[in-house]
Amino acid sequence: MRDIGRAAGVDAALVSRYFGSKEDLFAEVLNSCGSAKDWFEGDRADFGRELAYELVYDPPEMDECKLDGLLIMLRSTGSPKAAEIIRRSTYERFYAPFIKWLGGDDAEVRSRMVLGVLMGMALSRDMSGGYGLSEEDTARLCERLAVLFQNCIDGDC
Amino acid sequence: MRDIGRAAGVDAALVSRYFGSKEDLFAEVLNSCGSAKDWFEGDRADFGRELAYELVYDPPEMDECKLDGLLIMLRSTGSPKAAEIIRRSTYERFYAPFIKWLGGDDAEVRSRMVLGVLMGMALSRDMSGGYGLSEEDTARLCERLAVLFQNCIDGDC
DNA sequence: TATGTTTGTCAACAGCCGTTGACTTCAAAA
DNA sequence: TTTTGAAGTCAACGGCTGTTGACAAACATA
Repeated sequence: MRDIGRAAGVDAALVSRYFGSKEDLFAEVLNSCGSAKDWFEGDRADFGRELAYELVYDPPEMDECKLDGLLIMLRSTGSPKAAEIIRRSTYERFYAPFIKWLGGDDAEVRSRMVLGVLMGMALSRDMSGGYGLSEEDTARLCERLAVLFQNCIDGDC
Repeated sequence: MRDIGRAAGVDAALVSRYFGSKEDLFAEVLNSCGSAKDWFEGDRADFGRELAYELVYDPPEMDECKLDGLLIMLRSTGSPKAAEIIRRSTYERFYAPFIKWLGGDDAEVRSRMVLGVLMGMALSRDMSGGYGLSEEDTARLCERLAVLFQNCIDGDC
């Protein structure tokens, strides 16, 4: 809380006053982060390529917090108190709309796979600060992820 | 520390005495967890299927802590202090042996993808306590993950 | 001008944290 | 039997945590 206050140029007490408890703030941050909606706007045939591009090339600081919401959640699954908030938020803001968008009787499996891969790669990138690959390898990674994501949503992994 | 002591039926002070600082203990736990070695023993053609099977069907409590080591690390990447320990440990015990086993000039890309997917799916499973899928969907998930992993290491994602 | 509300600071609280040093118990070696 | 060293407990420390209540300044409204 004191760190958050300092980052906002404000006393920590004010943060408590505005957001109630620390957990309330946590939930509010989660809900204010971008959701999966943006991914469903373009053409379905371009889904894999667009997602891969965003994952590989979008620098984290330019990222409009779409993936950040996921990362915050991922890293907090160790705390039992936060786990329930996270489970609900993840489902409502990522799985549910994704399943609906995908359609079909195996939509749950496919959404599970796409989001699993997405989380893993985002975390992997975040852990080592970028991918630490050569320019050539980075391009290859993006290309293959595009195919992988597209295969996932098309159901022929 | 007090929780750890209680779980061991021992005073917290003894934990400090034995392992030094809390971070020393953290590092020691990391190193005592299973590494990626076990995955490289079987036939390479079965790699995808075996990994998928372990990921989907091995109940967490029976898991010989192979994936647990990864999960511990994943969840702790938020702490800057732990981040460096984690980066080193992940690389030495997962990426490096994997890259060596894979071989080829794009081994880094392929290892990155396999481990990324692995982490994501393990975390996804862990977050919601199992996958919450029907028996039929679970089988489908396992099947597709097998193909996905195999494609990843074969380089034709 | 008087009044009430928002915006904010400050000090203090109770409680938890990792770690330490003094102390006890106990078994093995001399 | 004495001695030594390990195994373990206990209380306490300084520091950090989230939260609260009292208070001050600025500002809008009557």
